[in-house]
Amino acid sequence: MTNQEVARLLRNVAAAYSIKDEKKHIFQIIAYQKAADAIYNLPHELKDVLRERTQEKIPGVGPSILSHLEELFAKGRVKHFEEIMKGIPPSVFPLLKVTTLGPKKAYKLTSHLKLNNPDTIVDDLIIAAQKNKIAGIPTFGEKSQADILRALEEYKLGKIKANRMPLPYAFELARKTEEYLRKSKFAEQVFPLGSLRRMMATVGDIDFAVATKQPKEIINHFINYPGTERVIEKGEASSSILVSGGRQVDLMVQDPDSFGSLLQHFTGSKYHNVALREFALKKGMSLSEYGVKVRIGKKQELKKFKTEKDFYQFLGLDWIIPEMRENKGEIELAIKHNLPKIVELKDIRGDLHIHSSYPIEPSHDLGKDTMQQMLGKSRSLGYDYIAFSEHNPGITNHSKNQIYSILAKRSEYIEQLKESNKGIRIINLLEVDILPSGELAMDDKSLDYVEAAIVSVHSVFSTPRQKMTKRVLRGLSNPKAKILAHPSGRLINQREEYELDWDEIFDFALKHNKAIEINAWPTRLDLTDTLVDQARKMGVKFVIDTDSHASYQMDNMFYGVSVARRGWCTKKDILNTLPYEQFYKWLTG
DNA sequence: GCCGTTTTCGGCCCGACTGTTTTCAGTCG
Repeated sequence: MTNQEVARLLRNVAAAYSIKDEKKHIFQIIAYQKAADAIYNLPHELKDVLRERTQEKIPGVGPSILSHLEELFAKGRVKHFEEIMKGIPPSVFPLLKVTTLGPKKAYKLTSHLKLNNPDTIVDDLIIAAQKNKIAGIPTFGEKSQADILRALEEYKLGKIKANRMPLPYAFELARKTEEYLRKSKFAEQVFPLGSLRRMMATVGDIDFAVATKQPKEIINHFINYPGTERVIEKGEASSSILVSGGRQVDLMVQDPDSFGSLLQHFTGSKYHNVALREFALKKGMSLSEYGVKVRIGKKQELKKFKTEKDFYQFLGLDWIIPEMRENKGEIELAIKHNLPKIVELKDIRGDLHIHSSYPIEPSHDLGKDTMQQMLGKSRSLGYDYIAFSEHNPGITNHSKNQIYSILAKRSEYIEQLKESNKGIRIINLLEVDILPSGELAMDDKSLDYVEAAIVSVHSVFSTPRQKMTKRVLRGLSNPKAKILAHPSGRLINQREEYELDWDEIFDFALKHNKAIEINAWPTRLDLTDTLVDQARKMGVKFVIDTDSHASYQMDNMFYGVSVARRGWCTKKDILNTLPYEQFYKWLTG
């Protein structure tokens, strides 16, 4: 069972509790939901954590739930869960994934209509709605019947929250919406918030906050956004629309005097906010998007904040960068004024993973721009150094001597470039395939023509974990191999990551002074933030690269840095923040 | 059911929006 499946099961238990008696079980419900969240976000497979009996406990999972989980993995079922779920049609649970349906509505629908088959429930319910059978159920009416029907149809079309888009795409969508919102003369400030501001690798909804004295005007302007497919909600303080492509955009508006509180609230994350509110509560304060309620004598007074910094400071905390707001210890550090200084885009001094159009006759795709064009771009970015790292020449269509000759010519060409471009240091790298055997696609003589190698997996992805780990480590063990590129192999929404024993990979990297790449390609963004965090804690070093195949793509560095920031990296964790001499010493050492 | 910078007992985040049951339940972020 995967972590996601376990989390789903725990959420179902919580749903069953709330169907049976929400008031009576309210705290169990919260506990099960918290445990589900914790397991969903766990960096390791729960199965492994339980087996290895690591003493590191999972926050939110106490002795009771832990024993249930052990029973789950030992026997495949949990007696206690079965008892809680007894009497609830199994068809309730698939419905929980449909928006606007929660446990109560799902239960009312399935039990009134006597629809018990979990495999067909969505279609069964669509038919029931079409036959006008939902409107007659107590607490449901014509409007809710129509809403449920649409929600079910959208669910079938795959317009579910789980479908998140890669961060750079979300940025583009947000940019358009932001431009539109700024057109209103009543918008004093416009900010994209939520997971976008926290720079998560994938984004679901796009969130916006607007500071205004005229909330009604702004909300009316918002729902008239040209891309609007449907208005989901429209109130006095907030509104949501569905834009073309099935993306949801949420808006919250507020008076400029309280805008700092709204920024904080709407940036999240939910876990950060909940933890922050629990902390404030202990100090007798209550937090919301309007400000901080403080008890003065018998009266409650609302303190307002124009900026986020003021808000955090009032609570006694340092301002926390959005990327860290996930309740992973940042609140405690902010209280102690001990937050780390996180790496920034301006700290980056070079890009090492660049595919030019040099005719290397590669195993995979060639870049579109010449080395000269790429150099021009890196100059405009203010870099001190860049490395060219095209894919190795194809090994099926070239003899060894042909490969030597191609690499020799390329090396000569790069040497000439070095001579004529004194302002920026150029490094001769190569991206070399790690073959299924673990051997590198280039032999040692080929590697003599480059200063170091980036190694990566580009084929046979579905390999068992132990075998894949061995393969990668063998490739990485070549003395010339210094960087493991896009280490998980995932392509967001296209291809799952392959399986690796990360502890072993990180151990090896640490011992042998290899760097793990954080790849800034929009659909890669891997190593992922949680693994970055894990590796960083062990002392592993990273490089952040764009993997550019055209010069404009070198701007993607921003997204790679955001992954490092979410993994709490400081400058010293990222090797390409080093000055050239130090960096080169590591690379060739 | 979980947890501890008041606590191993007694608490547990806060508010918006919608439809329907004209005062609230359900869902969402």
